[in-house]
Amino acid sequence: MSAAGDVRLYMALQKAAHAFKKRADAALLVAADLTTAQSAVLVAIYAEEGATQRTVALALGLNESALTAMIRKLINRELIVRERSKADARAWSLGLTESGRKALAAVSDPFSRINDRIDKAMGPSDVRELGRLLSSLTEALGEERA
Amino acid sequence: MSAAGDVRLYMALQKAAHAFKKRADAALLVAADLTTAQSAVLVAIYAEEGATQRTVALALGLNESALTAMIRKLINRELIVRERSKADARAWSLGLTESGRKALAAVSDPFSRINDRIDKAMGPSDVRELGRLLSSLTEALGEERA
DNA sequence: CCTTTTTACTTCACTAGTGAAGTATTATGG
DNA sequence: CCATAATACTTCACTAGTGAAGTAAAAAGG
Repeated sequence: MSAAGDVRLYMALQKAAHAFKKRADAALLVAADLTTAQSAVLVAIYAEEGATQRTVALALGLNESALTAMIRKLINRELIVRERSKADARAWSLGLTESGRKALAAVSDPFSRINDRIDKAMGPSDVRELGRLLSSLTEALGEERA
Repeated sequence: MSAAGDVRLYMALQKAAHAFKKRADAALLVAADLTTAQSAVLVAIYAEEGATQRTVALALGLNESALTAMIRKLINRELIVRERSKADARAWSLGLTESGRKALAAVSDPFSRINDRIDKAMGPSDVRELGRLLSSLTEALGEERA
């Protein structure tokens, strides 16, 4: 019967992630007409010169088939462009359009609002600590099977 | 351009949650032929005498339409049963079947294995601290709009 | 009592992810 | 060189969530 106990950290993590996503999605829809998932892709492309679908997938911890669909939507909405990589004819080289850059800029504001709320509720040192522990958890989960 | 900065805590949280889910889903599929989402519902029903779809949705932070689909699948797999609540003819009273109890029992083991791995990588005090901070974050996100 | 409102659940169209299997293209080792 | 393996992406069927709109039962207030 210890299932409930063994599952506690997992549940706490999923519930927090889900709650944050729900709130952020609602705020982003209003502020930038984007979902959080779409924003994450834009951020990743912005952050990496010469991003490909593979590198974005790696950065976000997704598999490549998730990117295929996501990238198609973002191209249809004219937020990004892609062209065949000059170095590798299998890969796509991704970039933001002007609209993409604008949309990305509009993401900042709603997120700072949510972050402010969290800072106020938890205190900034706990927030930093949480960030640190989450990275360390991701790292612990990411390595190869024991 | 501060989008990347404002989004960091959010990204760290989503990435950790996603990585944990991916690992746990793979382990549970082998050990119990369940997904983590299905296990979560079983745990919630196990934990609450007289659970209804509404109370399970609340416990997991989901909305009720998510439960409708989930519950249907679990009934089809004969892991749970439901009957109209005696107190309220709109509500369903949920319970585990014998198979459901067995499946739930099989969930414990793969989760402890993952938890051990995390304990080893992060240290148990950091794990406890992480649990505490996640609950506090969920609470911060849960209240009504500022 | 009998409207009106709230509640518990359902359905629908949608977003976003998974893993497996397939297609090109590139890299590698005789 | 050239067969073989690895890589970058795509497609497919699937799980799991959302919010809006609907139904039926329960609660609340004249």
